[in-house]
Amino acid sequence: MPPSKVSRDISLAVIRTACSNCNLRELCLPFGLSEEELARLDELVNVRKRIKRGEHLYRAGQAFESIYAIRSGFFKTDVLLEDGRDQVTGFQMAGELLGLDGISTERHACNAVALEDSEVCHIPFSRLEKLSREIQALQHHFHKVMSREIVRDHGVMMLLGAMRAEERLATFLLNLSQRFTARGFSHSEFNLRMTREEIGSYLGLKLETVSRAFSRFQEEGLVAVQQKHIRILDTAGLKLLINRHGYPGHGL
Amino acid sequence: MPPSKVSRDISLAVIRTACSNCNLRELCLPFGLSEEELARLDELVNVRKRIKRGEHLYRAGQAFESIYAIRSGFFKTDVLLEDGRDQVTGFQMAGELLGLDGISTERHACNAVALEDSEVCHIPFSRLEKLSREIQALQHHFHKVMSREIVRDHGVMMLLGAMRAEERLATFLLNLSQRFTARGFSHSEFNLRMTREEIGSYLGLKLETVSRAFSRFQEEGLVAVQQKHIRILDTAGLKLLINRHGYPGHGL
DNA sequence: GAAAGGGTTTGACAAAGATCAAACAGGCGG
DNA sequence: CCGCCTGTTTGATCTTTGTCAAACCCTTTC
Repeated sequence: MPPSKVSRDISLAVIRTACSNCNLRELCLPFGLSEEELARLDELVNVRKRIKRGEHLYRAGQAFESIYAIRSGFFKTDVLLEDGRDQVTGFQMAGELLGLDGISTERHACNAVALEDSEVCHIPFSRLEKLSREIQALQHHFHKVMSREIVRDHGVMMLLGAMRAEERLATFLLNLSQRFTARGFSHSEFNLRMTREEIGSYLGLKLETVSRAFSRFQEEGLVAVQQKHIRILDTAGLKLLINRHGYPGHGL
Repeated sequence: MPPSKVSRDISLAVIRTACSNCNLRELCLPFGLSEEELARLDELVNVRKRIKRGEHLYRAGQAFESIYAIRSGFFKTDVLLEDGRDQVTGFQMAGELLGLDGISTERHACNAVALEDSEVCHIPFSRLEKLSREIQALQHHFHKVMSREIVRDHGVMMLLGAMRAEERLATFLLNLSQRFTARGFSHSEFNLRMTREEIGSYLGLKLETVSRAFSRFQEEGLVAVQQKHIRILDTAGLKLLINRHGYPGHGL
């Protein structure tokens, strides 16, 4: 794989990094490692790359060699059907891993696109496997991360298979809010990095439906929406909205 | 955790097993291991359990200790919302692993229910981690299995988020057919182990919609349906059906 | 072998969301 | 500062799927 091929997608501003100094280490792979173990992980995760907004970190079909930890920025992953339909499978933010889908076939199974200028740490997978044979805590944490992704996916299935439009959007907003909180940002106020269409794709809805749901939330005083800027006014109200449509007798 | 608690869900007919003699070893965890490595896996996977139709292998919330390899039979996994709605997240058959969702929080995140009398092999997870620190091939294969689950989940998201009812059902039938084939069964003729309602839950549809889609397929000569017995008459036709609803200009 | 019960099919109607269309807002480059 | 482009909002209408209801079928049980 010639590096020239890669450079079309990735701007090669390569920077030395160290997990041991990273303020995301409690969210990311280093979680739970000792000083000494961290130092060994540092040896492996030593390349950082900048990805500009709109650029691909990887594309479906490309050979898989590394996973990526998001150092800063925001990504989406999506899968494509032959006829052009696509489905956003997730939005990823700082501290989260990208590329786990590629392990299975040694080829990436989805596209990863930066939704804002971002930085990722490059983690060569075979070296990670080697190190995680040597460091139990790393091995276990990595397994947990993969498992968490499976659990998250099941949550999305629930969302897509059993919820109506407004419930899906409420779930989405609460999830974003919770993840921003975990990163030390406001839980009630943030900027969406994605378009209505991308939200719609993720939630299995058309952009018009997403827009209308936002308007309804605004009318009902649940959130204040100004384009991409979101202020959550009534977290409890949003939560309530989600559990209203179950079996007869369970509310509404 | 008292064993008496467990025995309510699981019939305890415990049998000695050996991966080395298992005819599923090319599908299951042992894939790619040497004779000597297989022998070491045998030491770990030595308990087999029978689960009767309708019984739970595990329930959401239970402490996670083991993953399970299906030796024979058929399972579904599902997740529940507080208000009673549920979503079937998958159907699993011989050679597939159950319980990966539990690694993340040390508690099972879904329910696993046998849809026919089944047998599973019990794989204590901490021992599997230990062994996979020692056997590279086992480690790598296990990572591939987890990754495959993530890729599969993304496929389900595509199905739920971007396909219409008949496309979902066609995708489902083709997937079953392909998995039966991989196990040496007929690709064109099989019995469904699940009800229309369970199919519907998995596909994000109501049972009536599933039933109508089956009827339509039958009218069009794509499949012959007799209750749970399915004969696929036109695989190509089913595949065609799936890619007809993309961007304008792509078919119909 | 009749009755009961779960699961399935089919029909008529209702509702959620999609589609089509138009207008609008905000940001950017000239 | 204007005009363009992209993304968003809103309205009117149509389609797909859900809901409710009845009949049916198959299996199990007494």
